[in-house]
This record gives sequence, structure tokens and C-alpha cells, in this order.
Amino acid sequence: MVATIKDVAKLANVAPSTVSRVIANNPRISEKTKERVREAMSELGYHPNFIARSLANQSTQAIGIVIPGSADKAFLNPFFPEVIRGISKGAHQKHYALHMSTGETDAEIMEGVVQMVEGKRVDGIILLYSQVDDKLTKYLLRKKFPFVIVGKPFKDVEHITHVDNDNYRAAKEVTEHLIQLGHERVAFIGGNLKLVVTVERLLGYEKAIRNAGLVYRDDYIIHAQFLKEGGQAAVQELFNLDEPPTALVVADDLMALGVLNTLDDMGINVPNDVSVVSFNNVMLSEVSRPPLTTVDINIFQLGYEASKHVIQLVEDPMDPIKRIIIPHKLMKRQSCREYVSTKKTTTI
Amino acid sequence: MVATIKDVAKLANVAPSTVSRVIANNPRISEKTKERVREAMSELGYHPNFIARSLANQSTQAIGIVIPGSADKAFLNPFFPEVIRGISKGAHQKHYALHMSTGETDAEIMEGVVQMVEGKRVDGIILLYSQVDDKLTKYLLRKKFPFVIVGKPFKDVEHITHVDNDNYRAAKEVTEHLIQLGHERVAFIGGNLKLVVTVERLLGYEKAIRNAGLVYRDDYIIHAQFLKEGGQAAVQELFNLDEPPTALVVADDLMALGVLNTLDDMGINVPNDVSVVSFNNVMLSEVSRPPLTTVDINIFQLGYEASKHVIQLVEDPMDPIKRIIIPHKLMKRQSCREYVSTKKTTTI
DNA sequence: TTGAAAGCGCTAACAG
DNA sequence: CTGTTAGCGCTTTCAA
Repeated sequence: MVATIKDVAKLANVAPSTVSRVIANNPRISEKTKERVREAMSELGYHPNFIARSLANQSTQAIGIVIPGSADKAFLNPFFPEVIRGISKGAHQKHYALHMSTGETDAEIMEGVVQMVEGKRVDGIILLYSQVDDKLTKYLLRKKFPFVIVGKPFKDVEHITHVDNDNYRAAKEVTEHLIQLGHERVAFIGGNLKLVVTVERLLGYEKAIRNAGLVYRDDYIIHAQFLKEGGQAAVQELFNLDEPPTALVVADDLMALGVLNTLDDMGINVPNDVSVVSFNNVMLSEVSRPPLTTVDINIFQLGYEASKHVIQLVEDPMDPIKRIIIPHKLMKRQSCREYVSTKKTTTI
Repeated sequence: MVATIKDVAKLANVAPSTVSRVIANNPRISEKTKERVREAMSELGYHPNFIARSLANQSTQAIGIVIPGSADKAFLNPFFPEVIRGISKGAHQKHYALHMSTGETDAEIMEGVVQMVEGKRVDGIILLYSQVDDKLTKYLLRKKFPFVIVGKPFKDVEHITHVDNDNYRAAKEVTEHLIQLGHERVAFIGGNLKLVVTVERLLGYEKAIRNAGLVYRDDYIIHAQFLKEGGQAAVQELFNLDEPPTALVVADDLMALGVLNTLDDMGINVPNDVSVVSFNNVMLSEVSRPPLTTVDINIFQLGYEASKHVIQLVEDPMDPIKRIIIPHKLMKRQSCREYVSTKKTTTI
């Protein structure tokens, strides 16, 4: 049997409550007894039972992480490990552990979260995505459970602490960059339209297109999954068009990788025949052929800030709602090139 | 206030224990009362408190994941997200959640694990690495706590359930592959020598070298970190040698990436001037320039089996110790080429 | 400064 | 088939 607080109390000749106070390092206990109790603890190899403490305490020192879709699929995208790295760092500093439940469908995920919240398994939650019209968000809001979103909430922006990039501006900037390079036929390949980040990036793209007086064409907008395969399908559609684009804004590095592959298979050269920019700057983007011009969104920082702020929220429920915008930066590499009109006719 | 089991009991006119039984779907409760209780539950929006249950139960339905070094650093290597994907899948199937504590130093990690175990926060543990002379392993063994190792235990192989590849053979095979291509000066770039996997791969390499009657040279063996930067330093050492190698066995894809970069910087062409093979087959290796010839070790499967088996161990402490070997497979891509002796003199 | 005792919410004998 | 009751191990009033 493992030693409990009672055993320690007995050995040290004090009451259990005193032992408890020693653990909490309560200043109202004399140094002498503290010492005695500590000795007893180490003599018995005592370690507090966290679960019991949590029950008495209503606090777990753990924060829950919610990943979209199945952890399974999502982890394929290096974005997630990287945010978690950041979260992990922030949590560690405050002595919080991480808890993940997993689920394949939306319903399963919801169930997992309900268990975390209702089952009191975590003190706070970080949502690693933001979906349009999200039940989870509503639930958490209704329960008044401490949580933060990595991304921009679809609704109730003023009531939800969130950590995000200015994706609208970032998208606008990269599109402008392409336009400045002389491209006039710029297409957009985005992820799931239910994700707010997709919407924001699309909007930024649109704004840039319109500002430049270019035509905003529906057939230049494609949506797929945030995965490699996503990019492949998209490319095939775009390059079957009468007037295929000369530049591509891709909403995610992993998709861009798929794009690059497919383009290569089709004998279309990047950047000579078509320019590509994407988002995230995961390690892959630096290594690909050609290295991708992409927006560094500082994923690690996104996670770090998120964990910092849930914990603040947990520890002080009066902590004000915040909106934290992490800066982004365009990383120019070799997937873009200025548009030379003569090229086009010779290439395709 | 949230509804507790007592509230439900009161409303349904039964004893709390009956409610508890309904939750557990105990067959000895009549359908009628079950129905009544369930109604009461949903009327009150009741959800069981997991923590309380854990305390009464001595079981948490959670398994702990231990990552080497700081989660922080490790997550930089795509190996880890990928094992976790596998673990996550297995855990989900059995309705287990995942729990991660993080720590920067070995001591901190140890502390985290002690908290998990002693604090009864998890039912079982998966160690995502195997270190020579590992305190953690000893501790877990002494505590008789259910755990499995991903990798080969340094000691007590017969007493620890583990999921591993046959790294010795894999390394031997790739080295032989290089030798068959005509290479006679094959170097080895490995990770931390305290990691059993490094040792195994080194041993396999050595065996192949000796079998082929080649000289085993100490200056052809370099150890660095399992990170990109690791590869860079190694290359510089090797190519300052009088007789630099014509082929490289690199113990990890990420390191190999660093190797590729550095080689490129030095104007050494892969595969024309030097061939490179590595291990893991993470997504990066397919994308790099040139695409890496690498050993697919089936990382996902490693994780999946690990979680399956800790859970078995948790649920049946009498479950026998197992050694699960996941098959590997050489993925031939473009980083290798046969050695043509004339080349050498012209190239360097 | 310390102790006694009442919970935290649930489970599991034991009894009936 | 169901109720009573005693914990699980800790924290936290309330008293002293």
C-alpha cells in the first residue's frame, strides 16, 4: 500500500490537516512541525494523490487540448505539433499538464469535451481551430468554462479570448505581392470553408484582387482539405480552365506541397510557369522543391500565448477577455517569380 | 450548482448506488428503473464527475505519454507527432484519454512521471524512447506500474513490454545496400549514443561493414543530435577527413536533412558525389532535394501497437510481457547512386 | 499554531 | 433487484 496523508500524520504525530497544510506550504504552520512532517513524508516515500486533491479542490492543474477532426488526421499537418509545442512550453512554466481526448467525428469530439468539462478533468481548454457556427464554442460559452481559441472566433469575438494572426491582412499582402510581380490571373486554393481561417484568408485575397482592379473569378477559388491531397485535386481543376492562373495563393503549406507535386507531374514549372505562395512556414516549406515562399505565422507563439492566457483565465476568472494578434512575416523563397507575358504562350 | 448523483437519485426516487449502477449499465437493474433514472439524468443535465469516479475507482481511463527531453524540442522531429497519432488512435478505440506532462531536464521529466504515477493521474504510461541506463524505466519497474516502451529497453528486455523495429537489421540492410552499390567508404552519422536506437543502428552498420571485409574506422562514426543542426556539424567533420566517405548512413531523416543542406552548401552533390540513406521516412524525406532513400519504420504503427498494449496491461495485469517488432522497409528514392571510382578523383 | 470533522462525488461491499 | 453505508485521499471550515 502506498502511504497516504494519514500515515504521514500518524508518523509525525499531527493531524492530517496539518500535513495538508505543510504540502500547501501554509505559513501558519511552525517551521518545527513542517520539518517533522517533511521527514515523515520522505521516510514513507509519500506523494500526494492528485486525484484526491482535485476532488477536494475542484482543480486539476491540467488543461485540455481540442484538435479538429481526429487527432489522427490533424497531426498529419505539422501545424498542430508546433502549436502544441508552444502550449506545452507555456503550460510547463505554470506547472500544468496537458490532456487530450480524441474523436473522429464532430459528435465524438463534442462528447470528449463534455467529459473533460463536466467530468472536471481539466481546468481550462484550448481550441486549436475555429469553425463557423461551432457548437463547442457555444457550449463552452454557456458553461462559462475558461477557454481560449487559437484562431478567430466566428461569433462573439468580444466574449472569447483568442490568439490569432491577422490572416486577412496576411492574405492581402501576399496577393499584393503576386500582383506586384505582374500576375493578373491569381487563383486561391483554400481549405475547408467552415474554418474561419480559410474565410479570412479568402477575404484578404479578394480584397487585394479588387483593389488592384482585377476580376474576381469564382472559378479561381477552390476549396479542399488542409492536407497534401487537397492541393492535388485543386490544381487539376484550375489547370483545366481555359485561362489557367499564373499564380496561386495556397492557404496552407501542406496543401502547397501537394500543389507543387501535381504541378511537377503535369510538367508545369514553378516558379517559371506559375508562382506559388502559401501560409504557415512549417519546416517542410523550406525543404520543398522549390522552397516555398510562405507566410510565417509564428505557430509556436500562437500556442505559447494561448496556454499563458487560458491559465490566467483559470486562475483569475475576472481576467478580461483578450484578443492577441501574433505578427506574421512573408518569407520570400523560390516559388515566386515575376510574370513575363511572353512566357505564357510558350509554356503551356 | 451542477447536478450530482444524489440529485439524480432523489429525483428518480432511488438510492445513489442505483444511479451509479445505471451509469455502469449494471445488468442487475431493471429496465424500468434504468429508464426512470435516465430520465432524471437528462432532466437535470447530469454528467458523472470523472475525478470522483477515479478516486473511488482507482482508475482514470487516461494513459500518460513521456517524451524525451522537452516536449518542446522533441516535437521538432516529426517522429513524435506521428507516434502520437498512432497512440491516439489506439487510445481512442478503447476510450482512453491522453495525458502529457512536460519537462526540460531529465529531473523534471522524472518528476512529471512520478506525479502521474504516484498522483494516480494515469493508468498506464508509454515511454516514447529508450535510453541507456534509464532511471525512469527502473522506477516504473520497481513500482510495477503498467508501461510500455516504444523502442528497445536497454536492460530487462524480458520484463518490459515494448514495441520496436529491428533496428539492427534495418541498419545492416541499408549499409549492405550501399556496399552493393560499390561504396567502400561508408560513414555513419548517429544521434545521441545514450539512446538505444542509436546503438542498435550503429551496431547494424558495423556488422555490415565487417561482413563486407571493409575497414571499420572510428573517424567515420559521428554522433550528434536528432535534429537538423545535428546533421550539419557532422558533415563538416567528415568532409575534412583525408579520405572523405562516398556514402552516409544517417540515423534520422531530420538529421539527414541537415546533412543534405550542408552538403549542398559545400558544393558536394547528392547522389553524384555522395550517397545518403537515413531512417524513419517522415514526410519530409519524400519532399527533400533530392528525395531521401530512407527506411520506413512505420511510426504510426509503433504508436498504435504501443497504446493497444499498455491498455491491455492496464486492464489485465497478468497480461504477459510482449515484444512487438514492427516491420520496416527500405524506400529507395534519389539520394543514392552507385559508386564510380573515376568520379571521385574528378569531384572532390 | 494545530486538531476534529465534514465534505468533494462516486463506487462497492453487504444486506435485504 | 435495490438500499445502506463506508470509504477513496485530500482540503477546509470551525474550534480550540
